[in-house]
Amino acid sequence: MKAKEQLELLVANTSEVKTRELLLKKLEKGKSLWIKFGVDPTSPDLHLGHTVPLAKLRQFQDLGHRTVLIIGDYTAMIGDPSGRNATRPQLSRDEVMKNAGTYQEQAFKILDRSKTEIVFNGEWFGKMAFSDVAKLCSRVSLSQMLARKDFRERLDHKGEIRLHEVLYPVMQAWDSVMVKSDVEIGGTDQLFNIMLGRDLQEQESQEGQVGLFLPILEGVDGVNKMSKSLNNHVGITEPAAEIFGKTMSISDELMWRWYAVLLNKSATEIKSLKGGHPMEAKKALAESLTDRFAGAREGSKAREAFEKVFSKRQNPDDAPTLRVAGESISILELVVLTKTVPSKSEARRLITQGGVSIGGKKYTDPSAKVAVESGQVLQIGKRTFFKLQR
RNA sequence: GGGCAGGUACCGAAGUGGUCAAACGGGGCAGACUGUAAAUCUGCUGGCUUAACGCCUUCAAUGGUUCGAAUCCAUUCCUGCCCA
Repeated sequence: MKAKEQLELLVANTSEVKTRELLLKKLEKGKSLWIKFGVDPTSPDLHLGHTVPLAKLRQFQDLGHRTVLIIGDYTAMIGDPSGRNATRPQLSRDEVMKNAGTYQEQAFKILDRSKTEIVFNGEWFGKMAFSDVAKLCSRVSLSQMLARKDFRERLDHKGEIRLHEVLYPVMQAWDSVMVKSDVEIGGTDQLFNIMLGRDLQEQESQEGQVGLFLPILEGVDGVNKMSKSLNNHVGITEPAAEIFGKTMSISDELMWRWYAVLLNKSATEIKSLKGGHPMEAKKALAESLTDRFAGAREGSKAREAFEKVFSKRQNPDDAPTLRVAGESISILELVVLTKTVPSKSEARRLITQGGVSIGGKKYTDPSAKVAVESGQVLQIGKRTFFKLQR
């Protein structure tokens, strides 16, 4: 494929490219490029947000380029301050290695294994002496560093910044020098880190890397960046019903955003979708995401199950069975038995507020005894069902 | 190193001797309305129990004063601001 055509494809749906001209120049050489992507093995499970840059990498791979996946085993022990308003916890080596393993496993759902090289940055950082570190640090000025928005905000809002956090961008930048990357991919919050990489590469008389920035995906709350710690994520290893259900619960506004960022829909495509019923559009989105991560055909199955329960208000087919010993039991005990609530008080609250029903009949007195019959369905809240069995 | 201001529940933030499991806001959960959307309205939001304004744990930590402490005292740890 011609360089120009490649460029158009690669630049599509990015937030920013620094710079297009440089990327074109590199593509025109006709060689396969090294695309760097840094991974922080801090949290073991990947979610939809992670898939955005990974999908872009895959696109590069499909065009014949190769990926260097840098597992930041060393940097993870520091914690990337990007986009954070508080200091991240530092991880132990064991946790990092374990996370790195699951990360790879999951990332290859998207990436082409044969075109991916994996490198740990401890390989070079582990060998650096303190004097090397000091020397490296001398190349970056503090004012440059503090000009970043996230640090600036933390300083202004009486947050603290610890010295090791300032080191993080420098390390990420040095990774670029070590792997001689042509392009680095990251979220828009990586602007500083990636551009610093280019600076350092040039100082080392390498050709600087292109920075390719992808939009940050908002989580199901529609406000914050998707992240596990905010509990607004959809994990790519979650069951089909979860992926589908969580997607259905997002706001319409966010749905269009997901269409653009996750499915790469163009503005015109989205515009035409907006002509239809939003719920149909949302089901289609949920279905394709479910297919993509839970496996083909899972989407339509999840859709059917969803429609059955929520549109037709019928009981789900696959509700887990709850075995109950004895003839009668109080509603409270029954709810506690399901282990879906953190405490008895919570269970009591749910019941009192009308969140619990058996066979469609609401029970609001926690101590009411019920005679359990096999086959009855216990519903807790909107989406938790159990099939009772004696 | 010196001065000052602080550390309260998931988060922000009141509370300065009893009526404090702790106002208020956000978040979360549940209900109504819906399209498991948004908006709106209502309720709940430490735990346990015979459910009772009963018991237990909680207001940075430890010890103390008191009939009684988130509130007073002492020591320790942590943070921010200013000065050096």
